[in-house]
Amino acid sequence: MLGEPTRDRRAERREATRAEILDAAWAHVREHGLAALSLRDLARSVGMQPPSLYGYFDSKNAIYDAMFAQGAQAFVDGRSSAWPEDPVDVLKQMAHYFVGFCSSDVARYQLLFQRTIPGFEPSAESFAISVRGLTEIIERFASFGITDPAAVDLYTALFTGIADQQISNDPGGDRWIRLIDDAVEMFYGHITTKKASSSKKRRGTR
Amino acid sequence: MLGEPTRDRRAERREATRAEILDAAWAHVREHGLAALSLRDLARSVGMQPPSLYGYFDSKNAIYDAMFAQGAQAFVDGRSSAWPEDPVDVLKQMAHYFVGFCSSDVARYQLLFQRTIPGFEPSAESFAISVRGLTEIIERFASFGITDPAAVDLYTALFTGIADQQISNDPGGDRWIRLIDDAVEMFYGHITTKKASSSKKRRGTR
DNA sequence: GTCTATATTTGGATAGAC
DNA sequence: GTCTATCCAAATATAGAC
Repeated sequence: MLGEPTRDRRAERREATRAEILDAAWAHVREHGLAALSLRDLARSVGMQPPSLYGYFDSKNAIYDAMFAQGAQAFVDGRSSAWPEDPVDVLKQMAHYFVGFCSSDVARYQLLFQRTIPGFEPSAESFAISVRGLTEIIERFASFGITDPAAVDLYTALFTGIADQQISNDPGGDRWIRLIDDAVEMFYGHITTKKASSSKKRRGTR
Repeated sequence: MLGEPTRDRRAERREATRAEILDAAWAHVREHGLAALSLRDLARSVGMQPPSLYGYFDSKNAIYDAMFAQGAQAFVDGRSSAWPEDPVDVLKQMAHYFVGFCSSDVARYQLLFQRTIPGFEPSAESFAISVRGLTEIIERFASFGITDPAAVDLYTALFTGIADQQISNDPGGDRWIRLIDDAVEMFYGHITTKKASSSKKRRGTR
């Protein structure tokens, strides 16, 4: 008998080409905007004719979807697993990571967090990856006693806003990035004193 | 002599048709997304052939630009001129107006506050209208003694974020809208105590 | 697996008749 | 002022040869 080969060289090659196409796609959207991706330019930049791309992706939206999955995966992979002791420092670390991730790649931010491409929405598989990011935030909050969903919503809004303003009004700068630590202190001070005052109120009305 | 007519009926008619076209454009982008506007569909929806639109607008981007100006004007016009006495109430009123304005019309929000259409940016004239919105915020802040630019930046980030999250993750609902009052109190409490503590610190080191 | 050739659609924009 | 006719370019996608 011939025996099964231990590696599938053909599949490996195919995966490598897929990755190459996606890399070129990222470069293109970073330069020309997320919505400006075209299969022509993409094919040309990897030395193919447009129809050849269909050997690797079923459609243009399938490319967007693969990019979405890559972006979401990058977000999950880049997160630190070492957390400081002080909750405020944890929140600062999380916020810096999130804002840095968003503002360092605007096209990726638009693809992941905004719905700007008409007709595209991520597949269930790709979306599932991105959900992990949020559940991790919730778990981290719970780990130091913050279980109020409204607090998480306020936190995500605050740093989504900082990322958004940074991208929209000071791209490449740090006008909003340097507000992060202050914003975390504002947030943490608020939710802790609110919790304290509401429990005080509960005791008082008893 | 014949005498000059007091009204230019032709110009009025022309303005009316322009307005009609823009109304149809708004309806179209609200339904199909901002980026999905096409001159063909637009012309058809006002009972014209596509080339006829060029009698009213020089290009597709000129239509986007007129929409931008309308949106910015709507923002300025809709603002209250009656302000409460309590600064916190002022901030709440401003925040509710802003978030309501954004979340009530996603396409308009994208056009005004995000840069999502490749190749489009508002003309200087249109942009000037939108700048008034921000200068008004700054003036209002100054009117109750907040002159720190960082405070204004934090405020805009906070409520941009709330609007963004509301639009992205709970369209039509109020999951983030109902956090507005709490967010204002958090913000105001922070900037006032920070100011107090820093002046205390200044006195201490003297 | 990649190509050529092509279908099909759609888009923005112009020329010129009426 | 609106139309018909048309141009030109770009885009996604398919068929079939090699």
